[in-house]
Amino acid sequence: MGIAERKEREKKEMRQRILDTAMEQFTKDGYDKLSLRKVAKEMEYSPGTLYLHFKNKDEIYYALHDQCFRLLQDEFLKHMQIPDPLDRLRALGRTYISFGLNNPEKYNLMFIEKAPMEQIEGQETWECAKRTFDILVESLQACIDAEYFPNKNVMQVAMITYSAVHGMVSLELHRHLKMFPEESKENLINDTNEYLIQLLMKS
Amino acid sequence: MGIAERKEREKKEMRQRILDTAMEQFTKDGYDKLSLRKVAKEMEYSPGTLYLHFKNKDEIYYALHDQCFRLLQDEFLKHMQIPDPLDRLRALGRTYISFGLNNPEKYNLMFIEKAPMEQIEGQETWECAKRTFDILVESLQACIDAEYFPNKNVMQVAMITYSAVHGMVSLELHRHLKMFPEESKENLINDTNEYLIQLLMKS
DNA sequence: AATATTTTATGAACACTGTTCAGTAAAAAG
DNA sequence: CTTTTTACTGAACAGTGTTCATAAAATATT
Repeated sequence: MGIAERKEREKKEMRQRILDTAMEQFTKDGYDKLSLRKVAKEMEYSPGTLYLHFKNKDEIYYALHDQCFRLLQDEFLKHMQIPDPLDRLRALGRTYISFGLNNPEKYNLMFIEKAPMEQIEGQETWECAKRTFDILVESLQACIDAEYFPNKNVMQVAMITYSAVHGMVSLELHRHLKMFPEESKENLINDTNEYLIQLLMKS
Repeated sequence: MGIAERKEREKKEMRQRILDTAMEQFTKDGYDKLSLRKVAKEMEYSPGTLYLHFKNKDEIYYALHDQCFRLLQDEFLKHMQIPDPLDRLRALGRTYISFGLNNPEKYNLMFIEKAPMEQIEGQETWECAKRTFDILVESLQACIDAEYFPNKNVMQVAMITYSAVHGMVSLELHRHLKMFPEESKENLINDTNEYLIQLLMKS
């Protein structure tokens, strides 16, 4: 049955076109400025049409959220072949920091706004975030195995590194690092991350 | 001129009543659910009246933001008499973490949403946040002076502690710590904070 | 005390928003 | 060429923040 296939394909394409249009608007104007009516107008569709493909706005947010995680993950995977686990960890850190500072709205949607999360509260369908986190854990475990880090509790190390880097990025994105005079906040954050790695190596 | 005084007092009271009503709604229903029309209706005023006291919604957000910082600051000051600087630092950490987890909407407004910050971008009137930060820096400096911490760069130590604790709290508030199985996330966060302090003491 | 002036509050109007749903046009099936 | 299924529309609803001419209340002046 070729028609059903084509229809399904067209439906997927439509879904993706909606997401692309939404992502563009959202990346430009910000999280709360995203308007479904504007998305529909931009696509030359009626507002109601979007609801044939998504239950509501939050479901669109969740789909965007998912796509953003894939972007970050792809950047992560580029560095997975670095042999030395410590260098790999450093590359992951730099990538994460640079991604966050250069894609403020995407980062906001992924790690800060809670709308997409609450939508999914029931199901455990936040796999995307977990996969990204797992990449960090694997690299940290490799550092432990290579005896860079004396602390063998990988989750404890993961908690502190993940929180510190996310904390720095999100503070900067919301202009809460003004007490630090440095002109390049990206350098400040990278340096602090390196400092944390040094701490983890020494004890 | 007693009348002018009274009028000014009444205006301040009105302003405060608006903020109190807004704070109540906002704490209950969340950041983006705060509706000026509902605030006005609750106070039995017309919507337009609010605009005689505030330029717009963001100015109300900023005023609330300011009041929230005062609350946190008051809690901080309770611990300033603890003689040992390390114990003082620990108390500050516990207070911050507990405040964040128990006042999610307030914390959100203070450290996460950016609307109130952008409103004030021009002026340097984000004093409230800076004062709170300064309390942390002072305690950290005291720890350095008491030779608890070998690292003499207080801003570096401040950056890492502030970011880590903020990172943990904000991740938990937005349900992004699900990969950690612990049932009490508050304990997890406090333990990780203590772990960070241990790291800072050893090198 | 009566009038003029200033301050304060109103509520309709505007331009938006997400969401729903009866009705219609297009496509596929019979 | 009909019938049925699918895709889409656009008006309607209930909200939102914000503005502004108008009205009421409070104060100042005569």
